[in-house]
Formats: sequence, C-alpha cells, structure tokens
Amino acid sequence: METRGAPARLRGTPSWLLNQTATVAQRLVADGFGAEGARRYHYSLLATLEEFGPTSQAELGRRGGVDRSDVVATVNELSERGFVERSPDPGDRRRNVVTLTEAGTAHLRHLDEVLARAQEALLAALPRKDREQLVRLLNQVLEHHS
Amino acid sequence: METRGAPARLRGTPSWLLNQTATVAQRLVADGFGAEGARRYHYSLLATLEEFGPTSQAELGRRGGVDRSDVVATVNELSERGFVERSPDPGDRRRNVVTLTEAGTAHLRHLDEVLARAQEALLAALPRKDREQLVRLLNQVLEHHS
DNA sequence: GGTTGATCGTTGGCGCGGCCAACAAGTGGC
DNA sequence: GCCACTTGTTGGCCGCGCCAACGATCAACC
Repeated sequence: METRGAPARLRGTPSWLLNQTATVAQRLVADGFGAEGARRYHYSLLATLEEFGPTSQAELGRRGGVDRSDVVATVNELSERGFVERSPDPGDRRRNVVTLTEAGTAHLRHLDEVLARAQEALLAALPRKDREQLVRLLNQVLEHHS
Repeated sequence: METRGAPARLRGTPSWLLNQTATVAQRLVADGFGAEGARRYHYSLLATLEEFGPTSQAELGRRGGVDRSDVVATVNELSERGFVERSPDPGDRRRNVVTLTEAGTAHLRHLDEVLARAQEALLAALPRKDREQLVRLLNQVLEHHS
C-alpha cells in the first residue's frame, strides 16, 4: 500500500480508520483462507453449522449475516468439496437442511488455525490488554447498531 | 441485518468484529455521501487535494490509498462536475496536475459535515474517552502494517 | 377446504472497493 | 543514446453486500 502521508483529515476519522484496518484484516484472512481454497463465507457457514448443528439455509444466512442468495452459492461450493451435505427437510419441504460432514469439521479446524494466526499478525502491535479493549469497544459499537 | 444469534466464534474474532463495524460505518457514510452524489473515493481525493494542494494523479493515489486506475475514474467524475481541474504538468509531461476548484472546496465542506454526522451516528454508543481510545488503537494497528 | 400471506431456495443482476496487467508517452541516470 | 523507471489510461477480475423476482411450500384464517 505504502500510504506515503495520508491526509490528517482521514487519519482522524473513525470510519476511515475502521475501513483501513478492516482492509488489512481482510487481506490477512483472505490470504490465509485462499491458500486453503476458502473464502470468508465458507468459514462463516462452517462455524455456524458447528455451533448450532444442522440448519436450514435461511437460518444459516441470518446467523452469519450472509444473504440468502450468497448462502446458496457458498453451500454449493462447500458441498462440492464434501464439507457439507444439503438434504431436503422432511418436516418442511421448502427447506434444505445443511449438515456438517466429518471432512467439513476437519476443514473447519484447519481454518480455525489459519484464522488464529491471522489475528495474531493483525494485532501484533497491541499488548493483550489493548486487544481486549479493542474487542470490547467494537462489540459495543456493533451492539448499538442492531 | 438482524443477525439473530451470531456464532460465538465470530463474535470474539477481532477481524470479524472489524469487518462488521467497518460495514456499518461504510453504510452510514455511503448513505450520507450518496445523497450528495458522492462516493468515498471522491472525499478521499478532495480532502487530499485540499491538504496538499495541486497534486499529480499518482501522488494523489499514494496518499489516499487509491489505485492509479481508480484515481483516473474518480478524477473524471469530479472534473465533470467541476469540482476539480485536470491539466498537464508543464514541468513533467507525463503528469497531470489536479487542482481543487472553488466549487470543489464548497463540495468538500459539505461532505465534511455529512461525514461528521456519520461519525456521530456510528459512535453514538461510546463516551468521548472510549472514542479516543478506539481511534488510538486503530491508528496503532494501522501504523504497524505499513 | 380454499384463499391469503408469509417463508424458502434459487437465479440473475447491480455497485462499490481493492486489485492487477498491459500499453504508450515521457523522464532521468549512466 | 540506451535503459530503467514513472505516469496516465484502458480493461478486466474477484469478493462482498445487496436487491428483485420466481415457483414451491407452509400456516393461519375464515
């Protein structure tokens, strides 16, 4: 990037700072995930599946903050690689139940490690106390907008 | 968005939190700017121009963190609306010198207000002290990656 | 029991943002 | 004069966050 001298007006603007740091974070994570042939949506769905068990696609989207239409594409990709199984819900024929396979669980474990390393790299400059502060503040802002 | 119950794994991950809050911020800013027919790149360039005076496109891109090719498009849009003037640099015939017009300055002032309101809305949940903390932490992370 | 309104999966599309490759024109150092 | 580099421009790619529309299905109500 080599931002030679960013305008002071931007450096002091919270939304700008958020976008910049989020971009850095995204690049770190995307690089790690990319090496495993994954994207952020993949992780989001897999993690949601492990935490809540078999879930319909709509519900899956609501919890990871992913649009219904994007869930379709992501489930396609994940099921093609055997990380996930899509089967019709016998109790509600509109729905598909998405289930995490063993391979998917293993893949998720792998992505967890990759993600952890990315966090480490991202926050390397901050002592533990400051990291917790940052997480706290972000959660607070986020909670207020929902 | 209505994120019913986001997975704990995500809610504790700094990069995820950053992306979510940045998304909220982006939406707030984009809504405000959109009402003025502007995008973030517009503000970035205008602000840079006011702070550093007439600048070549390449330099302009380096300071706002905008790609050369995107600078071209943005300068096109800004010059069509009379906010900016693009003229060849007599001292270096490869370069264009981009200059902020009076209309551009006025537009920038306007966008400044819009942006300020967006920051206010974004951080409404945080007391002043926490806002400063947040800005400090983000700057620290950002500085480490450059 | 049939009608109505909502939900679900799917397809297709849009715009922004961050990139990258290639090219012609021009510059500066050696 | 040659070479490496910079600059502006064009064109393209992908991820992400959206939105509209459609057929199928479900649930509630009368």
